[in-house]
Amino acid sequence: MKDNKKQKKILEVAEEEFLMKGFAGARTVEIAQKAGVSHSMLHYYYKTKEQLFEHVMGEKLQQLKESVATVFMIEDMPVVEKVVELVVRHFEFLSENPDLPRFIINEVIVRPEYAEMMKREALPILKDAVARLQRELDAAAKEGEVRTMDAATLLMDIVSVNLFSFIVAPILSSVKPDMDFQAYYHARCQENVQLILNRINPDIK
Amino acid sequence: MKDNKKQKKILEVAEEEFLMKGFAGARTVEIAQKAGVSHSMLHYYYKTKEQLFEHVMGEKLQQLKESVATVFMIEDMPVVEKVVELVVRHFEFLSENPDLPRFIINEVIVRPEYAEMMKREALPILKDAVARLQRELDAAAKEGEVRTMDAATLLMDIVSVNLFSFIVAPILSSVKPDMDFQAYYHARCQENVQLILNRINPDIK
DNA sequence: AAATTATTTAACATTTTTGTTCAACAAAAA
DNA sequence: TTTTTGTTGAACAAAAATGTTAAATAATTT
Repeated sequence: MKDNKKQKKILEVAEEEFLMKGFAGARTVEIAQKAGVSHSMLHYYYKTKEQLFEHVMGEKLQQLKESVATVFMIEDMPVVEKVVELVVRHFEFLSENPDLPRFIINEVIVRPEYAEMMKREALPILKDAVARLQRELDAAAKEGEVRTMDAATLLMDIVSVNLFSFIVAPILSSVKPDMDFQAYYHARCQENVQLILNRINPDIK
Repeated sequence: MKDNKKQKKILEVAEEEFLMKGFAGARTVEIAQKAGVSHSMLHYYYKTKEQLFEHVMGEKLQQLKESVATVFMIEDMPVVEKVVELVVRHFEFLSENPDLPRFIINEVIVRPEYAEMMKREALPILKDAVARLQRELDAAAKEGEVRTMDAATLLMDIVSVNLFSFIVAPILSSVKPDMDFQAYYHARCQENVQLILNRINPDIK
């Protein structure tokens, strides 16, 4: 039939609901209703809530895995520029998936199966990327282009400042309901780049 | 009677459960059981789950409010040292309340009543503190001690790097189950101080 | 056209969770 | 000592959420 439009719609809405409310907070009837299908249809495609959740989670983990690969796939360029590119790409990824981090932290980490899955699939890619970055940083440090520093720590700093920009967004918007998010995100991304540049080489700019 | 030991215990366990699992995920029977009291006892003291939640939330918001005040109550000292002190105090507060941020972000922000409460009670204190910090930063910038910078942005950076150190902790521990948290936190706090110092004055150290 | 698949409705069954009640008893306060 | 307050257990009621079924119909495939 017409390539399972309804099934996809269910998954799509389930994604939104699970991301916003978590497994415990999401309601299957609400998902069905928002997807514009009957309650029974939901169970027709996905036997249980748990199963529906697994599909959503599968997609999200896949997405996360790919994002790690994509964010790090940067053409050959000087390490300083590369780091800037890294910050910007990561920021952009978060712009497109603003509540993914919260979801991952709330749901994946407490569930051993998924924690295990992440460890198996995303971690090796990440470790590899970190090792390469470390080599480039070391080389650049020898030339005096950057200060000596730990690639893993640098990455944590990048993720940390970028993530936070999105995590506080709901707080800010509840404080200033009329705020301009476009402008906010633009400014934050620049700020974050500055902060990281500062971090790898205090003399830049 | 013996100063409501059981009632306190219920609240204490409820706090843990709500913080870990959120309102939707926590179970009243489990709370009662973990508190070592009967199911009926829980409802004897707190009519409904909602009401129990409100008590927990009340305490947490109070705590958060106080922490803002405490963290900023720093004796007169040069602004650079003051900022370092700020980072360390904030980090320490988080050490003692590692899953408070997640709770606040997950539960408070989506509930308009609490968002409103925070806005009313914590925000003025914060705004005041930011304004004072800004004045000190400006004065120091005139003397060339620090670079010109926005106090609100600086605070966001501080909160961001500190918070992240705690938010990723569960990820790290699921990756490395035998990791030494004491050492990790110690290192992160130092890193964060360095990062912020760098930020306010790239020439320091 | 027949068979299969998608879909709805609406009722119903099941399970989970929350909340109530009541009788009995223990502990503390009056 | 009487009264009040705290506490339990066990059963039960009510509500909320999940999951099932069957009959009917629409759409699609064979």
